[in-house]
Amino acid sequence: MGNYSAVVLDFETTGLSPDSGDRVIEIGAVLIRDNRIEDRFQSLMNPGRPVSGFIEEYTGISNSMLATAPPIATVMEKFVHFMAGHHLVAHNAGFDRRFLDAELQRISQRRRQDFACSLLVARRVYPDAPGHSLAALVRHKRLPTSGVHHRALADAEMTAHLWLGMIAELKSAFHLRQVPFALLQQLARVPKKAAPVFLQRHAAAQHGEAGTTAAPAV
DNA sequence: TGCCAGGCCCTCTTTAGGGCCTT
Repeated sequence: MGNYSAVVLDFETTGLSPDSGDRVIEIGAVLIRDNRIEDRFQSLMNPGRPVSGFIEEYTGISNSMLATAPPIATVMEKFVHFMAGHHLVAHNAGFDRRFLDAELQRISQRRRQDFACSLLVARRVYPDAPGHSLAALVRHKRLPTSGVHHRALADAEMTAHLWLGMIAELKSAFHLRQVPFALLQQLARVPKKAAPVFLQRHAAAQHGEAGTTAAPAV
């Protein structure tokens, strides 16, 4: 990766939509820098009301566990400091971004960092994977895993390994010296079919083979 | 009462529909 740090995060929630009143019940996050995990953040959060049986089953997080968890606001205040100054990454980032922004708004805070989506990048880096869910990619690429799924920190760690793996893959396949965060953000927005040409052009520019020796404007 | 997410991506597409992905 380039000379940047990123916080890879994952929320467990009461449902799919903060606009429908859903709240977060667990956050897991890892700070990655220089191709390794440097720090971790994890906490359950009490949403103030019972979660459904489906969520208890899906996450393994029970209402009794949440009853003794700290309030959401208390945890989010701490997470604001953890994520400060770092790019943000999540798998299907639109989901986590909506919940993060909704919870930050409740404590009168605002997100200032860019978000990047490992799902959108994976669809372009691994177009032939049998699926692009986090679990499918972990299996397909044999990424490090504790075997735990649908818990925030475990999912954040697997997403971090996926992210670092994709950076390594791009470096290797396109002989890139650096894979800046902005390049991955751009890649996620490029039409999927155009991704190979986009990456080849970027690699050529980075090697000064495109009539310029300047670094690509990413 | 009944509603009940949002966005990407493909295709039997663009005056649309449905699968995938997140909980």
